[in-house]
Amino acid sequence: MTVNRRAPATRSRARSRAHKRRVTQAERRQHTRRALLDAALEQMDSGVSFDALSLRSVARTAGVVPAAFYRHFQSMDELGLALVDESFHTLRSLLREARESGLPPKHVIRRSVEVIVEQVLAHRQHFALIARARTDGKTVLRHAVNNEIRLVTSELATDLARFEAMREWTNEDLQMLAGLLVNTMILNVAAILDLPTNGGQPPPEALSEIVRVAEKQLRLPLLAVPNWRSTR
Amino acid sequence: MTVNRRAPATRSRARSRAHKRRVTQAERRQHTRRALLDAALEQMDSGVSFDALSLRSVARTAGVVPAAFYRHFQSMDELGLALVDESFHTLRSLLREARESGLPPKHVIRRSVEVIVEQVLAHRQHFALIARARTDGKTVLRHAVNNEIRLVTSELATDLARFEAMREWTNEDLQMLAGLLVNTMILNVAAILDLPTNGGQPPPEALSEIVRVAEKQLRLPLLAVPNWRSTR
DNA sequence: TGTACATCAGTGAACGCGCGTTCACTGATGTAC
DNA sequence: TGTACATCAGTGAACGCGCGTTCACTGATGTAC
Repeated sequence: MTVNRRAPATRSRARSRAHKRRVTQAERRQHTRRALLDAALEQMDSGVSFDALSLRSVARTAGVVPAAFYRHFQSMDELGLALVDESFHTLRSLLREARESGLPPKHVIRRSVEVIVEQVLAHRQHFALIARARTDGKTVLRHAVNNEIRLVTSELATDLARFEAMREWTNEDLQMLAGLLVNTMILNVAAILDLPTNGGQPPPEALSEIVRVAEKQLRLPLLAVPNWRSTR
Repeated sequence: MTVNRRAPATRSRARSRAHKRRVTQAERRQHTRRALLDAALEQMDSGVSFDALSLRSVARTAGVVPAAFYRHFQSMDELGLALVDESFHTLRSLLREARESGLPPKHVIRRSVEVIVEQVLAHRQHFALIARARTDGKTVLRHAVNNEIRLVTSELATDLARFEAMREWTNEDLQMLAGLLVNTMILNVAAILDLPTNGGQPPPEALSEIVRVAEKQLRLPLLAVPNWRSTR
């Protein structure tokens, strides 16, 4: 449970065995910081909203005394912003990867959904943070998350503009479609995260139903693209 | 600020003037209950998430001592559920009205969006509750809200089934489309509620931009309907 | 390599505060006669 | 209508609790010689 316990007995034993048991201050610092971030993610993943987290409970889960928290963050808000950064870093590398793989347009939806779901399951804590903080009470986090989502949406709009069928679309319409797609994915991801999780994984049949519906919800608006007259 | 203050001086003065200054217990009870519900709505409308509300602050805003809360609700959760009921009652009567007006299909989207936005502005507290509680921490409220949303979605699916172009659609596909439309509206409503509000009303140009985009986001998937091959 | 001092991550105790809940109470409304 | 008792919405004080924040501290790591 606790971290950084420096019980002399343990230390000297380890030292005599492994010959190098010295831990640099930077390592220890990094380790505790990580433990604090993970403690917050863990609690949010198990259903607590970010504003319901307390500094003390996070410190407790991280195995550290409350006062130690301040060596790493000025406040819970600061920790929250660090988590938002982390989470969107995960999301962005996912998107970059998907983009660079240069999918054949025909299967682009199915494959995208597959990749997203895979990543959501692998990093559910980060996605749960994004899904939760998007609408939660704390203004700071909410705005940070919504700004990031807006950026992601804009990037998707740029991608869409490259498709032949949307060459002539206005920027507003590209943003509109990108927004629709992003929103749809967000809510489906939220639905996945809301599934009961048996041993970390949601029941496969419920998951695949969401996936099937999500694919349709993305395909339907795209099917209308040839018929859309984009005007200002 | 305070409610139910029974300062003797005031009472006798009023009594001698108005001849009937007796208040029934039922009236007083109803009045306080309403004040508690309104206090919660007011705080949520000004950006506090439901789980961040405290029983004491709600009682305080209602002008009542904390212990009096228990004469009306067993817990904050119970109050929350009462609010969910109220809010969906508002939403349902809005939908019933929209349905009965029997809009010409051509303008159905524009008109629907108009009606919804109008209602959102008129009952922003109820919609803010729905938008917030949908993803907030407290499990009880979240599930209650999501169940109600699922019901509303199903009703919309039934409505869609009546359109000629969707006569042959599978139930899953009707639910899928209804879900897409409902989700889109929810997020656009949330965006409206997130606008800065100058004197209770959001800036009109920001509002009308959201409305314009929302209409397009609803029209686009519907445009694809004739091309959709609904199969199991 | 060894010593003496500096740095600094983490400790543990203390603080004042708002919280949810309880309790015996007060005094106006309700009711039976 | 008037009186005597019952009901009950709201009171105010008290409780124990977890919270965020502060502070002087400890002891391991870092560094200069």
